[in-house]
Amino acid sequence: MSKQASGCCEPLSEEPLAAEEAAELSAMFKALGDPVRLRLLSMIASRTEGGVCVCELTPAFELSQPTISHHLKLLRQAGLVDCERRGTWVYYWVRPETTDRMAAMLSSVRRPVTA
Amino acid sequence: MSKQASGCCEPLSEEPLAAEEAAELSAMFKALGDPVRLRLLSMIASRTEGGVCVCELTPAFELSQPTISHHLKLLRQAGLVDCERRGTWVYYWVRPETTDRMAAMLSSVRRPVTA
DNA sequence: AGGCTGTATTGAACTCTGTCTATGCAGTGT
DNA sequence: ACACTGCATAGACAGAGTTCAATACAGCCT
Repeated sequence: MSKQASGCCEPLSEEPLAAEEAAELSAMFKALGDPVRLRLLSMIASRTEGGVCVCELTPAFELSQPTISHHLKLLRQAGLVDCERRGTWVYYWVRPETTDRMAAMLSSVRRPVTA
Repeated sequence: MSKQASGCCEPLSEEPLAAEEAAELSAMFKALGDPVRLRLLSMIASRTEGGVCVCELTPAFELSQPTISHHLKLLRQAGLVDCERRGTWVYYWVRPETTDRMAAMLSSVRRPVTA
């Protein structure tokens, strides 16, 4: 079916990761591909209950408040965190389903399925 | 020491992820933040022995050969894969140390250290 | 040596991303 | 109602990333 190379090696039996799923997963990895966002996620994950207030996150960086807000938006759009408003303040927490999915992808690389 | 917010919540006891380590880790995540590179890694990981020849990887995408070569270089620079030349062909394989480190970061988010 | 094949590098065009300032919106309190 | 605080959005701009065509390099074969 596929064009095979001269004779260097056998063709890959099946495509291990479909293009569509790769697009979803890569969007998650891309969200953590920035040091600010990775630290934000780590800080958000450091509290288990109630979430972390934005007012705690912003002063931890030497960046403007809109920039932090922008990064939080990207983390949210990637499905890594969720947020809720409580009065004046907005609280963020981690969505473990997403980090689990990423970890599963990485461990499948670690121990490949030699079907 | 740090400027605390009005009274919305207690301050984060310590910074969970140091800026320097975040820079290293985010570079790894960034490398997988592209669907082509994620599929490349998955394809490379799909063979446990001997590595995967570039001639198998390139025709799997509707991209030019230099583009694939460029993505492979980025994966290599991120420490995710390594390669070796055997005669005419070049073979790539996964470096599990790196994927393990990424997975460890994700699982630390999953189950935060409530020290 | 010379030609051929496989892979990497170079340089340029285009798009995307991170950051800022300025502004808008939501909720509180006087 | 008004002012004030916390957070989000809009628009602009510099820098980085993705892609390609052209070229260079490495190894094989006759």
